[in-house]
Amino acid sequence: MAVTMNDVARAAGVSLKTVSNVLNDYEFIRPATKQKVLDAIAELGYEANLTARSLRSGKTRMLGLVLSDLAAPYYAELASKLMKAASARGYRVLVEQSAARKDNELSALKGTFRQLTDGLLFTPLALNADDIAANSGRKPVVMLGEHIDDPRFDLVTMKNTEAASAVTAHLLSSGRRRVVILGAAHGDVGGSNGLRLTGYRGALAAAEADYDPALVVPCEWRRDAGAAAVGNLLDSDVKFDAIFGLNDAVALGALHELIIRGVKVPQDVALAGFDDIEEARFASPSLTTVAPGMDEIAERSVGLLIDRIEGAETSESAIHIEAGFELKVRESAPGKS
Amino acid sequence: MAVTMNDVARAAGVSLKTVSNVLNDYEFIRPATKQKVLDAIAELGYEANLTARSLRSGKTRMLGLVLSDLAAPYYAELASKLMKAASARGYRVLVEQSAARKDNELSALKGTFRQLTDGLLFTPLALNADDIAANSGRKPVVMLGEHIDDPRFDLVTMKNTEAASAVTAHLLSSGRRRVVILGAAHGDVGGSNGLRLTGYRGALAAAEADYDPALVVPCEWRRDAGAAAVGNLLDSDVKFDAIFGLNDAVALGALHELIIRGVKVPQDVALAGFDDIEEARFASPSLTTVAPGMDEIAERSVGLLIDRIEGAETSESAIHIEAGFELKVRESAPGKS
DNA sequence: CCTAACATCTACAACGTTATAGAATCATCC
DNA sequence: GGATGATTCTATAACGTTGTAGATGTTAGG
Repeated sequence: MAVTMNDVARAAGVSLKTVSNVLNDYEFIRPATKQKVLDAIAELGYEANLTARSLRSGKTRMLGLVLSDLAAPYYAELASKLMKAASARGYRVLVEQSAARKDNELSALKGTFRQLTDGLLFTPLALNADDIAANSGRKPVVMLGEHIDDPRFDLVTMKNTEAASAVTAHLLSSGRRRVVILGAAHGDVGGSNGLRLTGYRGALAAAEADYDPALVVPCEWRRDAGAAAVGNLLDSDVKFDAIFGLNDAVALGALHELIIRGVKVPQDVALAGFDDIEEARFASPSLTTVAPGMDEIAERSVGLLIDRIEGAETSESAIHIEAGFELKVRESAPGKS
Repeated sequence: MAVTMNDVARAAGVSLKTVSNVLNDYEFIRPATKQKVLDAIAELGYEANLTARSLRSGKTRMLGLVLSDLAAPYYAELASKLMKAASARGYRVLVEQSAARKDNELSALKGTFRQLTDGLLFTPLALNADDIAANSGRKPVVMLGEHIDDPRFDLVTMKNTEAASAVTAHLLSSGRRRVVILGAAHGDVGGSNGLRLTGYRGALAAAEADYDPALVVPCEWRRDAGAAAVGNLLDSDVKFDAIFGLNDAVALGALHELIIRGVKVPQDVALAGFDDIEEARFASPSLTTVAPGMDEIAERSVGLLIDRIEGAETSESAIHIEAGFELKVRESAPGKS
């Protein structure tokens, strides 16, 4: 049905392998021969069969992207950028949603999903480092985000602690003293929540403000969870004059609940988020947050993974990349006026 | 390296083809034989090589999804649901971003992307019906969204005209008379903008309100474009007391600009959107909008496409499915009080 | 001119699966 | 008990590409 290499070879009067050689830029081909083949390809409208190529070569030129939920704004924006970065290097991205469930993450790591891809961009939420080490096979895996910080794995992340510290310091600098941190639990150590909590505590200490565990409010990183958590907080007798949401979704959920309850932002409570999703810029009031250098993260994680796949990156030990960040001061938590 | 069918066959003491038959649920296999094979598979940890299977069978069990930008909230939510629906039927989804560019849409339609997928869920923005008909090949394509409404293609969409009419009627019913429609151009006919414009005009007529072309404001369906368009409108001498954004992003961009300019929503200007993305529920004020039955769209488009792929749907003529909708009345345009 | 070295091309096998066609086994019927 | 047909299994080819190894042509050096 479709035109194959064989058809091209016949049309060009050369062998099958010569066509293959032309397509793979083999060095020793006479210009005249090459032209004959290219002409035949153009004339017949030949396109290489990627499946056959994959079977023979063992490469799919696809990257796997495992994340919890593509509908979460941060992941949607990240996925879009990753796809563009991959596309620029001749790769596609196949996305798998894990719903942050251990079984799904495990099957993405070792199941048939793996076959379809040459390497993985992995955002583990349920698996721990040992699980991953035991199940990640021989193809390269680059960790994305911050939940796993282990010397065994390549990792592309951002300066979580420093950024969280900067946000907290910003809130404190405007005179706030009781800053709720929304989305972490007291005692968190690893993962982005732990790192960000550390940054928060560091900034408190630097400003000689007390750390009050009652202000550490755990919740899932979603709008609805943020709203519910703030609702509970308002119903309690905990006093606070600022909220630091550990991502923008949680902060925007909090914002919604504050406004519904008649709490003025930023007058009564200042609010900051984390991620700088586009929505943050258009919220009312617009959301003070941290831009995590998503372009850099996308660019470098794809670059590192492809280098590993193609053997360009031969460093034996894992590579850890930390993208820069930028504090975006907006209406929800302005600087001191 | 990896375990192959041959290894399984040897271990089970049967032929290669018998293993294949077991895996493909071939009817005539003795239970004892089947068990031997299954045992061998379990023991060796065999997993079928999907690439080889694809090459031989010509099926990839992947659906292609072509949309302009995965970072757009509506598409992100839709993609997430489509992936879940496909997964439930044993398919994966491979996403391609077109940036609404003709060349990208064309290459998604006829290029190598097509090889990797058994069928396409296609949201054409730049191509017209004839382009698509001429380039869509033999594998099934289901149109998604509303930009192409042509009897040649399968289509899953929603009741654009009726929904737009309902939104407009709702705005009018609260006493508004000068309703800006944001995101369509005067004279649009086809596509979702044209259909929604028709609904808008129908509702105006039903309420005996005048149609004023000055209130038809074209803009791209993005937050920033919506904000800019409303900014221009406020700077002009056009008077209005309501805005109907043709999608939520545009409406939320408009909302941001209105608030910045000190225009009270809904007191001065009522505002409604279209799509009911999650962000709409958490905006301040929360956004009145139309929920397009996204679950139904996802479910039915994937269902239809897979039925076409597997030959279950043999209808010669194209199938058009219209999902229902629901008006979500929220703070930005409450009912009459 | 012969030979070595290099450039250019080709035949054939291989990747791991499914499809085809037919062989072997078993039950059923008269 | 032999024929018939149904069931169960297998050998072999095929999908379209790349890898291996070697064949053929061409140039340069002596």
